Amino acid sequence: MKNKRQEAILSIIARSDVETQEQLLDLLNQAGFRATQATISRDIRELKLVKSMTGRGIYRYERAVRQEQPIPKFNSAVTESIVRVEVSLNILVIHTYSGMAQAVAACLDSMKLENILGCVAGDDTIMAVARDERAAALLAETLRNMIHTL
Amino acid sequence: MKNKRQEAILSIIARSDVETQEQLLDLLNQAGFRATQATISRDIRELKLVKSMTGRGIYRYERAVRQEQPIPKFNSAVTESIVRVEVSLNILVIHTYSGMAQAVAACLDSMKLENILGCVAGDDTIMAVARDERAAALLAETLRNMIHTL
DNA sequence: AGTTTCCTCGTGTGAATATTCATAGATATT
DNA sequence: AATATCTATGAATATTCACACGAGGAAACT
Repeated sequence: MKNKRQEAILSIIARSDVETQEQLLDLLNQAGFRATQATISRDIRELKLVKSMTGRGIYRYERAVRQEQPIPKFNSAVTESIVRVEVSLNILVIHTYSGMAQAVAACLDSMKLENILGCVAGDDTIMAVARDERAAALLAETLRNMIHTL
Repeated sequence: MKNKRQEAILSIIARSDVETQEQLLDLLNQAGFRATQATISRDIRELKLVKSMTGRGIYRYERAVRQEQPIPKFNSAVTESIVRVEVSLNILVIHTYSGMAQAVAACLDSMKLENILGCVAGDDTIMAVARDERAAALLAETLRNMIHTL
């Protein structure tokens, strides 16, 4: 059901101005779909819809204009030394094999990533400060993917 | 209004079994209070009420019996080296006597505290990243208590 | 081997609840 | 008084919690 429903949502918001999830829910019902607000909240996130202004103070759900972030490419010395990556707010905590933290941090520094303000390293732990929470989450995910592909 | 309302809530849950916030809302209305679910959700947090089981799978709001969190126990080597603990958002900054930071940090690491993502240490300062602000505040308080009791 | 039974997971979901977002009304502060 | 903060709040939305259901195994049995 989920796929059909999400297609229906895309179709609906393409046709009409939807101001609230409640309203979207009504329209879905008319189209024969049964769901709750919680469910379409999740649909909206998965579809990456955004609620934006139109004209005079009126909201409306739309497809996000998706612009890909340029993905930083890491050399293997970095990724092979990383054990685990965690995030809290805008801080990345990167665990490395013992003794590698300094090297990895130096490498990260040298890449001059736009969204990393700086980092400090101990023996097996690096703390990196990202520009904001979004950047932190994004970088963490990228790093984790690098690890998984080893 | 807020105080009266919260008193009313305490009174109501003392008298009757309240299973949901919706139900509490009804009872408040009958008592002449006007509010929404969002508001009593906040009231409940402020009053530190908890939703607990009674008998057969039935929920009920009650005043929390304040039981201390299982406090991680630190060995004295840690606590005796700590001078001061400060928090900013999810970051703990722990000041130690000169030269002790590495040792204390190592010790903290070894405890594998669930809510500490990791930490790095210089000579007399440790920066530890907590999972979130709540965890940071809680740990800071715990550490401070340890210091005070020296 | 083929099947059956029993797990264990993952996924999707609604109900309940918490949180975000925007404002209105107090309360300083200049 | 005008302006800047707080505080409390409702509407909208997101998240938590509990559960149902189906897809893979793995073990037990035939």
